[in-house]
Amino acid sequence: MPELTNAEVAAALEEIADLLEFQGANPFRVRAYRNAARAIVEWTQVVSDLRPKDSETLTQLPGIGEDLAQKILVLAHTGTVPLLEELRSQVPESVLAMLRVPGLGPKRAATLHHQLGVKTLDELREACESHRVRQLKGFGEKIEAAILEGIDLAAQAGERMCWAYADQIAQSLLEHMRQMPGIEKLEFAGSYRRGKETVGDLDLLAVAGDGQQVMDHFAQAPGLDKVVARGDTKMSIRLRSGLQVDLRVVPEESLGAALQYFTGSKAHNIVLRGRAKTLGLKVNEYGVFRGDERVGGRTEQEVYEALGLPWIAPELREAREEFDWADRGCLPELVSLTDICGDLHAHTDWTDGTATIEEMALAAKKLGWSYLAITDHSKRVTMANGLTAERLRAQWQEIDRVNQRLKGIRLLKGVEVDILEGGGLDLSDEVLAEADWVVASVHYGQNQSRERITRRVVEALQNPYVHCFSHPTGRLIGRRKPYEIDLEAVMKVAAAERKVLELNAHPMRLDLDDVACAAARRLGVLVAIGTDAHSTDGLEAMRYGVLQARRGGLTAADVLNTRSWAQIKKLLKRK
DNA sequence: GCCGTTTTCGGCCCGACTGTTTTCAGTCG
Repeated sequence: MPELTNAEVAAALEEIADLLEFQGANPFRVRAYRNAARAIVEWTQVVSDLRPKDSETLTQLPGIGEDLAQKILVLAHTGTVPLLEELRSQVPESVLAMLRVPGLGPKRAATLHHQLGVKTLDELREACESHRVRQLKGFGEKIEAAILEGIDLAAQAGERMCWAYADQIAQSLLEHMRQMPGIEKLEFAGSYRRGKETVGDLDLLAVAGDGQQVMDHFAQAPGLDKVVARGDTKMSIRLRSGLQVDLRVVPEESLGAALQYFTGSKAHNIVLRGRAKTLGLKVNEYGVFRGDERVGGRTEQEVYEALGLPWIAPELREAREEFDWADRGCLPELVSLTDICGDLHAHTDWTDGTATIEEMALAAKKLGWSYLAITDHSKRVTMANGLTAERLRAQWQEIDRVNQRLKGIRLLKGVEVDILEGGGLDLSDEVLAEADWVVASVHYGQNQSRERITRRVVEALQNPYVHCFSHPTGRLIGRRKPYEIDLEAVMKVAAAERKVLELNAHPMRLDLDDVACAAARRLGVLVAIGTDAHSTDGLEAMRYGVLQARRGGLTAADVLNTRSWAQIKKLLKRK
């Protein structure tokens, strides 16, 4: 059995949690496994690099004690752990699929399994259709029908959409709701507000005199599939896109508390509520209370203030470092879109882009930027019509000509040079030396071992003419997994060589991700937010990159392209 | 299973909605 990656260890811990939950184990024990899974997947070091007895390193992580540390080490080195094998022998794997059916939790799934012998979704469907489910105690016709409907949704359940797409839907919903008079305030909460790279559902809060009227209007939302639930203050709809949207009508004096509560994250709220408890306070979605006395909740600031905390930006609310920062009074002032001075990664119609050099420049200028690096592909990327040294030099001459015509924006002569499968770059140092800005990328050999890919990238960063390592994990959200790479090792080299790592702003990429951005900041590596635009519209992606950077706790100083090109040049020379 | 300015045991965030119930369990976020 090969050693497991952190992601695989985390998946095993999640599986243990699922199986324990199905068995009706202590919910806090289940949570401990889920917390551990999260801690491991977010950890920048590699578990399998630890020696089999080195549990002390792991117990430093919050939520991991001696027992879990041991299990994690055994998992990482042997691929499994006795508890997991035991649970698997007791619960057929296919049974876990039932937990993905909306409306089916561990209790009902266990009842179906034990009393009707249901083991798969197909058997579950048959049990519903033959009306055997409704005869069970605690079940009825409606639950049976809901399960039947939920089986089809189970496949897509858990699928999250990328933030940019959710944003389009959110904005169209806002527009619809704003058409209704009488809504005093309207705010999105949830992972969408936190700017998480993928969004599972949308949470909308409204303050209005007549809640029922708001709900009636919500039921007319564009793209509506069905109303899932509707009560006095809460309503859920499902859109044809598969996205669920929850609406809550809240009293004005509770808006801050509701916004805080429904923005989450769940983990952040658990910490917050735990802190409230030690202060003799209670926090719920209606406010902060001492006994029956309400001590805050109109605004989010009031909620945090009542707990002795400064307001924490939604992007940071993941129960990672934000409470520690808040306690020490050093919450970062997060980078914003207006801090960005230019883009250091863009393509043109010389390779696989659609716009001309000049069109890209004018679009960048329109966004208020003072520079744009043209970084077309090099020859190895044949599918994109990558540039040979000769064509690249011809492009740079063209850039010189366009620059003479342009006012208020400067084009940089750049290239996205390919890091070859066997190591090395596919353009000579002689050519790279003539460029203003060189980003290096891995496009081929993404299935190589972690050691090989890491070595290729480290070598590329050690090349004196390479400035930046682009889309550092190669992932495409929801489509392609990141390649195996030791980012911590890469960052250490980048720090030593004074090189830059990119946060690719394309909504499907967004790597470095939030956790990696935080690691870069900790290790003193500057991050360049690059759009990787292949069209003039593509430049607009900068805002997605900025959002991810904010989630990583980056300030303007941590982001390279919040500086003028003159400042960047000085910075690069100081190597 | 974790954790400690309630510290080695006894807690662990909190409420809305639904359906199947006659007072509550299960699910969800």
